[in-house]
Amino acid sequence: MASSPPPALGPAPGTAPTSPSRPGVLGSSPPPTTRAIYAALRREIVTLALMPGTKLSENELSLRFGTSRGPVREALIRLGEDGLIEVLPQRGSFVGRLSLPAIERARFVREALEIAVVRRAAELGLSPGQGRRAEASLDAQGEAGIDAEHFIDLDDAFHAGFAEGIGLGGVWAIIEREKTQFDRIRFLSLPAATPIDVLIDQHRAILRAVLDRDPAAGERAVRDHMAEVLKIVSDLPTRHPDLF
Amino acid sequence: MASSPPPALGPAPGTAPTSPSRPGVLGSSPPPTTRAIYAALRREIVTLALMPGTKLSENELSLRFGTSRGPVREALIRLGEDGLIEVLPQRGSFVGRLSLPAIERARFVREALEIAVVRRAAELGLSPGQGRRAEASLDAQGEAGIDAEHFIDLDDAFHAGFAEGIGLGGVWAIIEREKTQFDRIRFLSLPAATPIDVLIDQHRAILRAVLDRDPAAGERAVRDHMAEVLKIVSDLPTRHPDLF
DNA sequence: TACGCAAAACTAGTCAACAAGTTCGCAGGA
DNA sequence: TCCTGCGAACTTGTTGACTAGTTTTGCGTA
Repeated sequence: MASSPPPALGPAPGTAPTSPSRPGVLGSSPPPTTRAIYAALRREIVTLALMPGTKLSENELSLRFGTSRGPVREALIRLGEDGLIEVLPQRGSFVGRLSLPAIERARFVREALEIAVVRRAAELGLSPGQGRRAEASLDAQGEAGIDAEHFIDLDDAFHAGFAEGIGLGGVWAIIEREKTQFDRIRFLSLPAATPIDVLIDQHRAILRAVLDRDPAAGERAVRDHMAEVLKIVSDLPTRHPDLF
Repeated sequence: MASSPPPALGPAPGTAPTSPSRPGVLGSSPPPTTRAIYAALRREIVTLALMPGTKLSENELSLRFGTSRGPVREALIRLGEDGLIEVLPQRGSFVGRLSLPAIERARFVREALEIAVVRRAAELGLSPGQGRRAEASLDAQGEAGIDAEHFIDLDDAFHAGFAEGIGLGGVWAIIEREKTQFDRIRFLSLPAATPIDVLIDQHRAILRAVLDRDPAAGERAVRDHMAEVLKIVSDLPTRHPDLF
C-alpha cells in the first residue's frame, strides 16, 4: 500500500462526507480516513443498505476502502460504541439487529429530552432570528414533499433548532445518537410511514406552543409527535422477522 | 515486548476492573487488554488522579501498561468518545478540562431523564422486591457515612434501580455516561459537598413519591435533588481556575 | 544579551506481518 | 448413512516499524 499510489477513498455506494456531529464536548476530531470510513458505514447501516446481521470483515473493508486494517478497526470501534455493530472477538463483526426494547428505549429517551428542551424553549422564548428560521424550515419541509431523505434532514434540523435555541446544542447530539435506532426502521417502512403532512402539522403545533410561550402545550405537542413512532413499530417484527 | 514474559497488566495505581457498563444495546465486549486500560484511565480521570490538562502520551501509556500502542490507542478512542480526553492529531492526547457548559448540559440531560424515569415508575408502581431493595439501599446509604466513594456507589445503584424497575435499564447507562461530568467535580469538592444526610432525605422523598404513586411529587423531588449540583458548581471556576 | 533558524525529539497516523482463536468442510471409518 | 476428527480457511487481537506532522531546544549570529 505504501508502494502503489493510494486511490484515495474507495468505491463506496454512499461516501458522502456525512458528519453526524461528534457528541463529545471536546473537539477530538478523528483522523479523516477513520472518519470517512465511519461515516460511510454508518450511512449504509442506517439506510439499510447494509442489512442487520450482515457480516463486516475488517479485511474486506480495508480492501474496499484502500487502507490497512487499522483505520477500519477504529471506525468499527466507534460504530460499536454507537450500538450499530457488534464485534465478537475472534468471530467477526456484524451489523446489529433491530431490537424492540432498544427502539422503545430510544423513543423514551428522545421523548424525555425533547419535552425538556421544548419546555425550556417555551419558557425562555426564541430569538426573532431563531423563530424565523423555524418558520422557514416548516415551509421547506412542505416543499420537500416526495424526497424522503431530504425531508429527514429538514426534520432533524427543525428539532435541533430548539436545543440550539436554548444554548444546549449538545443535547441534540445525544438525541441524534439514540435516534439512530428508529432512523433504521424509518427507512424500513418509508411507504407505510405517517404522511408527511401530518408530521408537518405536528411540527407546526410544537413551534406554535413555543412561540406562544406555553410549555404545557409544547409538552403535549411533543408527546403527540413521538407517539407516531409507536404506530410504525407495532407490526414490524412480524413483517420483517429476519431483522430482529 | 514479545520476547520477555508479559507481566500482565501494569503497575497502575487503581487498576480495579471497574465496569461502567457499555451503553450499547449489543454486547460488543472489547478485548480485555483494551478494556482494562480503558477502565484504569477512566477511573483515574474521574477521581482526578489525572488532572485536567495532563498530557497522555500513547507511547508512555503503552510502556506503563506493558502493551503495544494499539490497545492503548483503542482505549483512548473510547475515552474520547466519552468526552473525557481530547486527542489533537500529531500533537498529543490530553485529559479534558472541566467545562461549565458541559456540566450544565449533563445536569439538564440527567434531570430530564430522571424525571421521566421517576414519573413512569410512579405511574407503573414498583414490584415488592424492587421496593424492598430501594429501602435497603437507603439504610445502607445511612451506614456508609464517611466513606464517600462507597456512598457514591450506593447513590448510583439507588437511581439505577428506578430505571431497571420500569424495564428500561438502558436509560441509566445514558445517564451514567453524562454523569461523568459531575462525578469529576464531585471528587473535586468532596469536603464542601452537600451533607450526606440531606442527600439521603432527598432520596427518601423520591422513593416515597414513587411508592405513593404520585408522579408530580416525584418530579418535584427529583428537581430538588438535581438542584444540589448547581450549588456545588457555582464558585468552582474561581476556586480552581486551572481546571477549566 | 537577544534573536532567528535549523536540527533533533517528540507527537499521532498508518501499515504489514504475525499470533491466537473459531468455524466450516471434507475425508475416513463405523 | 451417520458420526468423528483433523485441517484449512477464515476471524479479530497484537505487535513493532515506518511516515508525516508539530513542538522544543540549542546553537550560531547580530
